[in-house]
Amino acid sequence: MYELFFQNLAKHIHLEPFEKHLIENRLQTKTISKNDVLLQAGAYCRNIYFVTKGCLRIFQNHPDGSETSVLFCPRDWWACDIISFSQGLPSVYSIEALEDTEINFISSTHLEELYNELPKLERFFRILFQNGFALYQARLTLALSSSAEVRYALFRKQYPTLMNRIAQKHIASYLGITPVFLSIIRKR
Amino acid sequence: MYELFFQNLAKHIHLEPFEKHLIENRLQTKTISKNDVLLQAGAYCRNIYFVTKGCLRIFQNHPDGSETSVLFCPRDWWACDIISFSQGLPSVYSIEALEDTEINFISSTHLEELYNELPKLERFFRILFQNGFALYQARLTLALSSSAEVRYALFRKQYPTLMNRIAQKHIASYLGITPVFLSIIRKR
DNA sequence: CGTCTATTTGAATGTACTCAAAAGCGGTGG
DNA sequence: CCACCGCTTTTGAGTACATTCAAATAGACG
Repeated sequence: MYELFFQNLAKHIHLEPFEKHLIENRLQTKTISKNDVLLQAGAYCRNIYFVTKGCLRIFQNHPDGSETSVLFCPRDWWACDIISFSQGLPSVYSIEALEDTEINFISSTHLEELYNELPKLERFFRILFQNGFALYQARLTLALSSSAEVRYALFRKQYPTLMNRIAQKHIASYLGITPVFLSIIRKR
Repeated sequence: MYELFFQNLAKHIHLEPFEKHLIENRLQTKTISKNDVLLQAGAYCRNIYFVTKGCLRIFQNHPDGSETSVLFCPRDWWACDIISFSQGLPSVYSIEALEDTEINFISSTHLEELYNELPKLERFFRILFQNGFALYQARLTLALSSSAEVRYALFRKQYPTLMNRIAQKHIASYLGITPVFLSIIRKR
């Protein structure tokens, strides 16, 4: 039970059996079907999710009806609206399942307890956010400095697996372009 | 000594005098003149910097000679190339002073020691990176979904102080547009 | 098989860029 | 203190990148 989850933690911290137990007691599991909405923008994001199967999409809705896909979260990735989760504010982003998906999750109150009982977890999430920080920084400079064509080529190279699993309209919204223009790029 | 630095830490953690002392022993100070380069892309970023006066700019050079400004770091902000700092790789970003600037800094080896002696610091940086993560996420969705005009208007609103201190060409490179186009936007 | 949604295609438009030249501004030296 | 030099900002014309709108085609699902 929870093997993948603890493998993920093991990337940055070592846990004794009793420590794993402490975490396990706060851990929950959920299955969500394709197209189901896990978090609706405006709601409170009370849990942080870890994907064990399938794929989630974190996205933002814009007033004009368009969307931006912030992140795709396949197996072994984490997902949440971090501002809502950590500051108790309404979420800006929505999260939905692109496939039938299985997740583990911890509530924010349980995580706060765990931070106190197990300071190692601060280390784990410090490194997780540090890496996420660097990832978004790189994506930001890419978005600000490169054409859609370059960004698409890089996406293909970096996430070849996702290419075949994710609808083009979602890839387009991840790249910050329209599905129509993505289709034009692909023809080249 | 180091008041602003410890005020910054106090935003997220409480420190006893002896704990401050442990940190102080690892802390260094430096003054850099306007236009001086603090970190050159390709070098190793061995320190994490905290600005007490002046303003730093973190930026990336592109093959065509253009630049992207990733972040402006005035008083009370942190600066470093986090991948280089945490993983010991050559840095992708450069850091320079936009004004005569004073900084406090800790080396990566000293910070590792401090993480072990003072697990609270893991918490501090966990929250710092968590916030930075959220900040870049928001900037990314803005860059992907909004026109340069909207982004410029928002920059003015969010950082009115920086507006009057930072050259337009740097603001343009922060917004991901050319100085020429920024000038056109401003005329409207 | 039919319906609904996603993708492709084409034409017209808008946003942002390049190149080039002029104007403005700041610092330095005479 | 002024004149000059170098760099930044502005302005204009022409171009490239990406969008909108509309219609046709292709795919997915019941």
